[in-house]
Amino acid sequence: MTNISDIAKHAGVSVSTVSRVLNNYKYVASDKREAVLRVIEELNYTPNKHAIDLIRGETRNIGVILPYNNNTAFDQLLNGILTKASENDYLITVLPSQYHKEREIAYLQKLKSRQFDGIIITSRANDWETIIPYSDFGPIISCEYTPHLEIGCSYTDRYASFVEALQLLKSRGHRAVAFTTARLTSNSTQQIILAYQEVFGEIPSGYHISDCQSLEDGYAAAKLFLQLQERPTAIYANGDEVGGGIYVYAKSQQIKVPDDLAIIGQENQPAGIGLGLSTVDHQLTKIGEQAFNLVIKKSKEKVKIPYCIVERNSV
Amino acid sequence: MTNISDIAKHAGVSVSTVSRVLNNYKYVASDKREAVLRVIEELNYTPNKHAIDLIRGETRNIGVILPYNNNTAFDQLLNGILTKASENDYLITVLPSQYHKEREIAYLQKLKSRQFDGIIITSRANDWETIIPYSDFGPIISCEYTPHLEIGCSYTDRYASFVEALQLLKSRGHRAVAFTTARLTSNSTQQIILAYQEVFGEIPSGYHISDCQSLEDGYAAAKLFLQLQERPTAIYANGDEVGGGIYVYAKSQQIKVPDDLAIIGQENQPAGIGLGLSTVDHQLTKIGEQAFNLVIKKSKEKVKIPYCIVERNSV
DNA sequence: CCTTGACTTGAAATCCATTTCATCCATTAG
DNA sequence: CTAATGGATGAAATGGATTTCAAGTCAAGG
Repeated sequence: MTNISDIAKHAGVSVSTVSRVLNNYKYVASDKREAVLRVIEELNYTPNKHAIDLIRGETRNIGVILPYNNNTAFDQLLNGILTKASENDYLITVLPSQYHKEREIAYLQKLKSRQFDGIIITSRANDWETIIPYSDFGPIISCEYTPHLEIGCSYTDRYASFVEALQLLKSRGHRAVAFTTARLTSNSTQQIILAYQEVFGEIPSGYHISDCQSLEDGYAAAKLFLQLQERPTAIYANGDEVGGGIYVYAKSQQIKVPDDLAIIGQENQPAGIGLGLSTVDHQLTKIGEQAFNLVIKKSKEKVKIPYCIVERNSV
Repeated sequence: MTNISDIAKHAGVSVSTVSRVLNNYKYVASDKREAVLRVIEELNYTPNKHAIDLIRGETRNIGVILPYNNNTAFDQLLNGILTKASENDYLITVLPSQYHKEREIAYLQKLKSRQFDGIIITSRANDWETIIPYSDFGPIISCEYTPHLEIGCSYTDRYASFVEALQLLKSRGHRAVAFTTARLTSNSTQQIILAYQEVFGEIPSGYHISDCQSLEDGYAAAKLFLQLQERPTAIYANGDEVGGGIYVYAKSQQIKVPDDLAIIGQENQPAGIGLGLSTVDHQLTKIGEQAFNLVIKKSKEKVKIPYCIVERNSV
């Protein structure tokens, strides 16, 4: 590969001058500038990014840790991040963790090795205590609320959204409300459990099914819910694909939505739109956009994004 | 930041020895190895990735050019790529182009600047003649068939799939078949036009609507199709979200699917599953996986992935 | 005519790790 | 006892840029 000193030789100048041309310095005689430009053209030269990164100590590349690469909710976050990254001339590297602690750490290590200028954590397996030390090596931004932590975040008030959605169901007369969640240990799951207890008191046995992600999971969950002695009259799903699965199962059993069964989904995803599923939109795209803004500002701010409830025909 | 020579000094050895320890060379006295390891631990040292990349000339990072970062089809491709990348200890950087020619070129330029070890093009705006010269600087793999080109690809036979799907509609008695596509200039659009002509002859005016991506686009397209004098009895949609939109519009007009209107979608996406939409699955995930395999093999092979038609209740 | 400041330019230091080469020591085989 | 071999180690070159520093030219101002 041709490098900067090849250019210098061919153009009859020093590497410093070539570098000046490359970086648009003023104070380069125009004849030399043109000579350099001509040689660059002739030899089809492009500066080596590694060398530049090494000396500059930055990459304009942000890593995004996300548990699954085929989950609509995380795609929404990612989309927001990508949009802002494009606007700001940054690149985004996706770091799928599958919630493996070691993998997550391996990715954070890459911040330390200067491979990324910053990292956005959309969801995590490790404790914050484990993660925080890595923020010495670059900004780490969370998409989950991080009170009392030296970590910036872009989040929505899930607890409040859950309370509001559950209140909505309650106000429509529902007393037997079941719900699905993703991982038991996730922040979001913790929040909805608290919100549920706040609104309806104890969770009846069988009214909470965790580890739901796909339409199929929703279908299976609905089957279980509707076999219960005390059949729920409403279900809060942790995503519109899961909600869609519940909807499809209900239809297959001639159960009328919303009359016999109300369903409310989450995140306003394509899978729900066609079905007319009501949904709690946590504005994941906006959360992603803000997360990106924070990471390049190396900010430790905590930015709250408003959620909104989209009513369609399933409640 | 502490670097390799700091480690060397503190451990009382040369940088070569530290490097040997770092890279697990044999032939390092065990006392020195331990001393080095101890100092690394103490000073919390991590090698600088830029320096390593510079000297090694590779990054284990693959760039993936995709037009939209919020399009389910491209997400499916990306998922396949990410899965294989994780398995092989590679990182994936997503490069959204919005089909801007200059952006696409800017990304290819990054291959030349050694920022990526290879690039996967899921879809493109530029001509191949413009793209091919960049393959001098690293492997470029296409997710579209590239006959006669020095570019490896992982693809499915879209022409055949379109013919088969249209034949299926024909065999069910449909003679008035409309269809939606994405960009007019895309390879896929070219193929379906040819396939349509093969199966049904000339395309009746108004029977082809392009630039469809979302459920909303499908909804709007359906409205137009169903206002035509010669109303189509079947619609082939270029994706299940578009198909879902068509479905929803049909329902809203009390048009029965599939009796009054058959709908067939594409790519077997979540949006279609709940609706029971029949679909042509081009196995985008598998195409992505193969594309990754090819890129790290620096292969120019052309790998064909079989498609399959998934019949549900909309045809 | 001298000083000052605006331009121009190149040598060399710097960023940080890998790798080649040369050297040295200690065995072991012949 | 010598030659060959296997281990162990460091100096220096290498990868490819940026940037500081010093020095030189030239024209304008006093």
